[in-house]
Amino acid sequence: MRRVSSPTFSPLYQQIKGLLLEGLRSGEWRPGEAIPSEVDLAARYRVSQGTVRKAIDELAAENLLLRRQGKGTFVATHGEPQVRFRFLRLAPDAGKPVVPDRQLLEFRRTRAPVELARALGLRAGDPAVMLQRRLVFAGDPVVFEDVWLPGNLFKGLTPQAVSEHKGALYNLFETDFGTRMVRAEERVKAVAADASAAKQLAVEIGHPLLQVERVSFTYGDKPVEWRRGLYKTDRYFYRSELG
Amino acid sequence: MRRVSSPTFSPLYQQIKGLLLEGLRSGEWRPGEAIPSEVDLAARYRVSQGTVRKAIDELAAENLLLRRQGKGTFVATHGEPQVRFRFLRLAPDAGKPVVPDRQLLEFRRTRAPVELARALGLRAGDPAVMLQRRLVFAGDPVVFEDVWLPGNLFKGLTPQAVSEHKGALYNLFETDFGTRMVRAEERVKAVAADASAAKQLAVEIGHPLLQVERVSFTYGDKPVEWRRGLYKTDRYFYRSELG
DNA sequence: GAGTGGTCTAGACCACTAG
DNA sequence: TAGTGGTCTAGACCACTCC
Repeated sequence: MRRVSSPTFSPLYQQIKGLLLEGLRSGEWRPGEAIPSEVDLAARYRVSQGTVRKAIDELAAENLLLRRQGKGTFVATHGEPQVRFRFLRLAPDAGKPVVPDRQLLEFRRTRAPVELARALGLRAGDPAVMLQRRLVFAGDPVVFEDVWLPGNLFKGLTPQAVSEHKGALYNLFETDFGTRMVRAEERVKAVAADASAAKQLAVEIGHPLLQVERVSFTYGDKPVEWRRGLYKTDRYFYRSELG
Repeated sequence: MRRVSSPTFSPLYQQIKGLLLEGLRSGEWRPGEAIPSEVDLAARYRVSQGTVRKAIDELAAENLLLRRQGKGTFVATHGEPQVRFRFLRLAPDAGKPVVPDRQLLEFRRTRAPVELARALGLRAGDPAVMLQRRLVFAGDPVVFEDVWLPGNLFKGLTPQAVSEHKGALYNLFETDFGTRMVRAEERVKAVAADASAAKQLAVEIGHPLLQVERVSFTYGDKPVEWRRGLYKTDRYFYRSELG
């Protein structure tokens, strides 16, 4: 590995980072698995261990890799409980967070509406999967949401698989479809419950609800999921950290 | 600087980081100013430049310091525009973000209610400052909020200073009172507008609004501000990034 | 040209894990 | 005991800013 001295200067460790990212994207190392040790990677790419280290440091800071002293460096996964609360930002006003009961209400293979196509970089009319579900926390229905996915990336996805799966959807996506959600952007508004939301969340029509729209991204900032959720925030709140 | 080999092992660079933090907290280096160069700090603390570097790296990652190649390392400040949007998470549905017009509606020196005292680690009845304001974006009233501060930390704060100040409140706090807000936690809910909110935000009573409660922290995770805001999200949304 | 942060290397040693 | 990541050092050189 030799650096190119050039006007568009890119540090060696950034190039190594790119190679590691490519390995993650291509599935060379799968979620939960260990990547090669720092010395191995240094030998493979013909750079010093310190340079590999800096590349891994950045990927670990972005939560793509997980370092464990004495054991190795692992591909991050949605299996670990602490990751879950990075993506489900709902917490109870009082008491400890509970794992919700997930109810699948609808599952449909269809074609992408224009709005979805634009959000995910598809063409309008491309195959899409829509699923609608409800999250019930300790008997209390709190979330009612639609999830949209590109049909081509989730060919074998069935309502049975979703219903029977224990754990987060993202866990299913990464283990069965090789698509790992890395980060997401949400747009939050306050809206009034319409008839169907009111029914599903056991509130009156017009009741204030949190509307959360999410676009999720996989490696390389590629958008691969769109959601719209309605949250009943009477006894729960949406956590946000500013820094 | 010599490391203590001990059961409670703390790396050298963490100790350096602590010393730098103490310098920030004490005001030895003020917001916007440059801290000493890496070689100077290395000499002062009798460690290698690499060790100082790692300490600074972490502080820069936490947005406490700002590195500028060729110039130096600077204490972060709320003066820079990009920082502003880290704390004001409201963005318009369409068009570019605009700087709001800030209207001070009320300013009161009073005593801390129990709820505030608990949030900020005060005693109930301690001096407190309450101010109420409205943010108007391009003629549209969007935010109506109460801000509570510990009275002792903001002794010289006057309604005139707040009204006349151009820029974010946090800018005023750090320049005039030496208190820099470093991070914050927000709890977001959907609520129905009451009479006063409806009047201030030009909506009907019962209109869905975003309720945003914030606790802000200064160096050392010390809570020093509490806010409750009501946001009209008809044409604006609350940004959140999950990673 | 001098001074700053940024990159890269090579090597020594430490802390942690597992067989 | 061997292998992993984590720390620390010393030194060379690069990129950027300012005078």
